[in-house]
Amino acid sequence: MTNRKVVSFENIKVACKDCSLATLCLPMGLEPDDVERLDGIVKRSRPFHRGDHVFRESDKFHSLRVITSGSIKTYTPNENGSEQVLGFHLPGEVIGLDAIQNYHHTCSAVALETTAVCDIPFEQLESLSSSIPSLQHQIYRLLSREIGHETEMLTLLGKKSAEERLATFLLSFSERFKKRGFSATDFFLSMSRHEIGNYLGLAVETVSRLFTRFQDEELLHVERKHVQLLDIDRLYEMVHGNNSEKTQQSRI
Amino acid sequence: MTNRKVVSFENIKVACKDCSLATLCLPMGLEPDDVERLDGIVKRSRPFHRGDHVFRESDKFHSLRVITSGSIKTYTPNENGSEQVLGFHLPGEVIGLDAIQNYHHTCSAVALETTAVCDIPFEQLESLSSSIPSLQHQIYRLLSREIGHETEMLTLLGKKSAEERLATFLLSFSERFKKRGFSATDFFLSMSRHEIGNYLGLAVETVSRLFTRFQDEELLHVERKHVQLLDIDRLYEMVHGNNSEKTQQSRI
DNA sequence: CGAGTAGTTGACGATTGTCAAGATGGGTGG
DNA sequence: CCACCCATCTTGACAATCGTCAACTACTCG
Repeated sequence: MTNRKVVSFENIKVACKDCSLATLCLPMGLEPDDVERLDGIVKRSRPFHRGDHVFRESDKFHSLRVITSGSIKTYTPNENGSEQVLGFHLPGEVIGLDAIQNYHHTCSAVALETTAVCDIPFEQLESLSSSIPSLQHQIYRLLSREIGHETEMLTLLGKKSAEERLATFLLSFSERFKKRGFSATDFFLSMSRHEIGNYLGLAVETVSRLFTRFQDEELLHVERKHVQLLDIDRLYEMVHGNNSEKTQQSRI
Repeated sequence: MTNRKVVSFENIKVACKDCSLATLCLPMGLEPDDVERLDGIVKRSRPFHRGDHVFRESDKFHSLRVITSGSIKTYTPNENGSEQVLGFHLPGEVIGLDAIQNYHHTCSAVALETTAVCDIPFEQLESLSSSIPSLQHQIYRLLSREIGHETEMLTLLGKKSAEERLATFLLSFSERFKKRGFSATDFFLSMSRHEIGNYLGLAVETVSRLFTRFQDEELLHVERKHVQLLDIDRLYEMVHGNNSEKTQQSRI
């Protein structure tokens, strides 16, 4: 049922400075001793293959997971048996934060390709953070950052045009790849068109058509999952409405 | 520029058990002594009138705010000068959580009616939580809950039908009012149709038409801001697709 | 009481979803 | 190793929901 061997980020170990754990353990005055204590509770788990679940909705929660290579999709099963994609996560990103609330996962996480994660048992992290104020501070920030992400998504889905959504999506990946030391203009998307559409609130066909149109307009070159951005500036204008009043939004 | 005297929740002091501070200070094994220490840092600020800002985007962050009466809208100014409404907040809810990340507010908060809030200076809260593990735990949970809220909103905006969105919106308020000891079926919405539309990603006219249609279908009675839900069950079915396959969502 | 804002309603159009058919490619089994 | 098969993707035609524009009504507030 799970097909392995689909790779693209496999074997790429995140540089610590790019790992979101960096903001959680290294900088901001965490003493080397404390870093070591943190390292002490982190467990590296076996790699997941494409289609493997890292956790499922309503699983009991015990650990935060940090992606170290590969990519993960989080989603919630809908009433209708369908699903809502919540996010695509790259190396250095932490998943499972929503489960702290009552120790049950509220979404499922599945590997989009061969993926490695680190486990951080939350209870241990919690008690460790009690004795390391700077660690506590970093956890607060990490959670707050995730909340800030909500803002972006609401704005994305509130702003209507399909074109803007896909452009935003592509630029988001461009930026995130860049931050991780990969090319900002040449990358593989590990998720399907279906998943992109679901995430962006669009039909598959719309996503497909947009890719085609973007290519016709020489904004990018696309061949299945392989995307090459040819004109990031224009994509950026598309999103930030530089081009006159094209992006009107109901003002109040 | 600010018009005062629009009331509906004015002078309603939240019962502590309904205040979201409850999960932050009282239960889950927080000692009475510790509660007192927490109370010691909380400040009750002057009431805000309709249109007053509690904070603005890019303001320096110092305190979390807990609404004790009234209601607040959070929003981000868009590039275009327009805005994206992020949420409507009722007594007991905490705002400002997104600002922890880098001590700057990423959204603005404005009072929709006469509103009172408590200030919780975050640095003091943080150091207090270092010495009170159960307080630290509650803060983690509070932040996690907010992240969980993201899930709901993504699902709401991902599910396309305007009707479903408004129904979800109404049920959300129904539930939240109920939790606070008010009627679940008879309440005042303190925000404008514009703001509802912006929040739900719909045009004002669509919101207006839906209210009219819902009334025609005897789902509710509405007169401007005053809403009476007449058939919560049917609204619920509308949202949770009980009625056959009407609510299809792209499955993957 | 008057003016301006908020809300409602109607007509129309466009973006985007739906349905359907065809193309492409990867994985599996013979 | 090749070929078939199935899932994914693409493309087209059409329909419909929802946004836009516009006019009118009704509050609210000064």
